[in-house]
Amino acid sequence: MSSADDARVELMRELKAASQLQHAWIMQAWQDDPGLHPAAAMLLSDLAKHGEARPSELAKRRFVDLSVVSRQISQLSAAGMVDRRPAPEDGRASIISISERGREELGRRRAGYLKFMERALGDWDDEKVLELTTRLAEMNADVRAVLGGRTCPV
Amino acid sequence: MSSADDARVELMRELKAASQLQHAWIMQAWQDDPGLHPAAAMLLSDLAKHGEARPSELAKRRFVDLSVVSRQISQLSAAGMVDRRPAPEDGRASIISISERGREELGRRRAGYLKFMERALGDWDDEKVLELTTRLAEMNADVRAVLGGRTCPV
DNA sequence: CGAATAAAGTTGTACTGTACAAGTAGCAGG
DNA sequence: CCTGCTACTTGTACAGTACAACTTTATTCG
Repeated sequence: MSSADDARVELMRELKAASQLQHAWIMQAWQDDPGLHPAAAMLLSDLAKHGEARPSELAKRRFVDLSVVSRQISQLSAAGMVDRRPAPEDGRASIISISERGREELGRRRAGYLKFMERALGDWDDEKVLELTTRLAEMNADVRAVLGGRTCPV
Repeated sequence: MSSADDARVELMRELKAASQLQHAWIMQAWQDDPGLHPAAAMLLSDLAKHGEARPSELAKRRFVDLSVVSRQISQLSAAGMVDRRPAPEDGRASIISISERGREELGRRRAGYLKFMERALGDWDDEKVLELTTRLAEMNADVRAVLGGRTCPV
């Protein structure tokens, strides 16, 4: 295995570690403030960023099954965080958008996240944060392209 | 919210997205080659990198409950991927180490990962990979420090 | 137009990964 | 030795996910 391969294996390890750490602190934060389930919050954040969308779009965007999104929307809708209106051109579909209350909740959550970030990455300058974010975004885009392009590679 | 805060929120989003994408492609890869469950593989990789350890150490390292590790070790042990030997100085504990077969399996998995990486990040030069990896590792270290330091922040 | 087919969502079921709680076995200090 | 502590195991619960069956609406084609 070449050293370039090693670097890629390390990348994978760090990614997985980041997932687990994120899970750990999200769960911790969630216990302090059990307002909204973490995965549903992700969906809400998605809606805030990209605007209204249909469930199937949301599922594709996140590479999860439609049924998952469907249930999360049900939760969010019951909590008043999103509005669903029937799609004007398609009676089967609905269009989901974040509600005012959803925005407030999201703001609260973000404040909590930022507080944690401040503690964890307090000594990172903005450039460093931006650099990591940019690289991650690039990686995610490339991974999405591969997953989306050929969903079932042989 | 300042733009610096925005950057940190984006970082969070990209991290979460990375987790989900990773989940998606790991599951895909796992279906192609259902040798070993993904989380157990992570543990195996940990053992390969850091050497033998006791279950409680493994749990602390990954910030998961001891019970989780205990079950994963059972799986791995049943599959012959790890060896457990009683801790010489403590009859309650055992010491877990990766077995030869575990190393082989890990090698196979890594090859699969690298194949995917090659497809997804084929045009990344080594420096770029290294940079992202380094930054991620730094972040993980900082997050670990906070999580480990005060497990239940008020 | 009407029947067949496809598509969008919903709901039922199963399984993984995780946490928490209760139990078991070995250790350590009095 | 008894009491309490520690390392682990096992039971249970729940989130998050996937897959499959079903319902309702669109679309296509004879």
